[in-house]
Amino acid sequence: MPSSPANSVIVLDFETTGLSPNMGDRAIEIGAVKLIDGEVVETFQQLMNPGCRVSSFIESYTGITNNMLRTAPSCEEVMAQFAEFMGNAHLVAHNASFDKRFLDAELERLNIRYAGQFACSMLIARRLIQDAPTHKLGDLVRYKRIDNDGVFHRALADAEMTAKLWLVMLEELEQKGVSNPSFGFMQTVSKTSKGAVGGLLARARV
DNA sequence: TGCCAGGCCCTCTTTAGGGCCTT
Repeated sequence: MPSSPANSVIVLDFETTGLSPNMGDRAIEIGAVKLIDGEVVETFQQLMNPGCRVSSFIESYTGITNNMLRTAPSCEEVMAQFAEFMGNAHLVAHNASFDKRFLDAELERLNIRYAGQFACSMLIARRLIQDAPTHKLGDLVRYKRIDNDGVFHRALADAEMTAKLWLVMLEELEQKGVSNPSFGFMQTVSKTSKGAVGGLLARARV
């Protein structure tokens, strides 16, 4: 797996057949944007065939139909391509624990490991944007008046909105005096993230 | 048969419970 520059961040989003890979759910689409120094330099989007039919709820929720997936490449093929795209960059997602579970599950099938750390835009937003009505991605985008094309629940569109939200929050933190916040947020999504993020925001005096 | 996730975080907490957020 290729290495990535230290200032490289990949914001990603999965559409899936359900909520839990442990319950047999699979990814059906991945979208990602690569940020270098806060600029989008590359994007990745691909439908993938999970090898099973998706429910009518998922078809309605995402707009991704069984017919669309019928001719899509397999999850294994797409995830191998994405691993090359991802390299060892740090990763960001909205409610990252969800996307990390699917990323880990799909890469494990390929015996691929990655070295980047995972950060969660939702956890940061809950602390930094406390007056937002909710911390759903769409609501935060509207609340912060971030440009969007009105497409939700598709992987690349959601990844692009998450990236914009991420940059807005970094800018707010810089204005609050955090000298180099982008890598301060690169904490893994794990039981240790509570203290790490809390400590960062304590320094940011939010 | 019926049900099915998991982690964070707040509070009426910590020997727990429930809302939020993701698909």
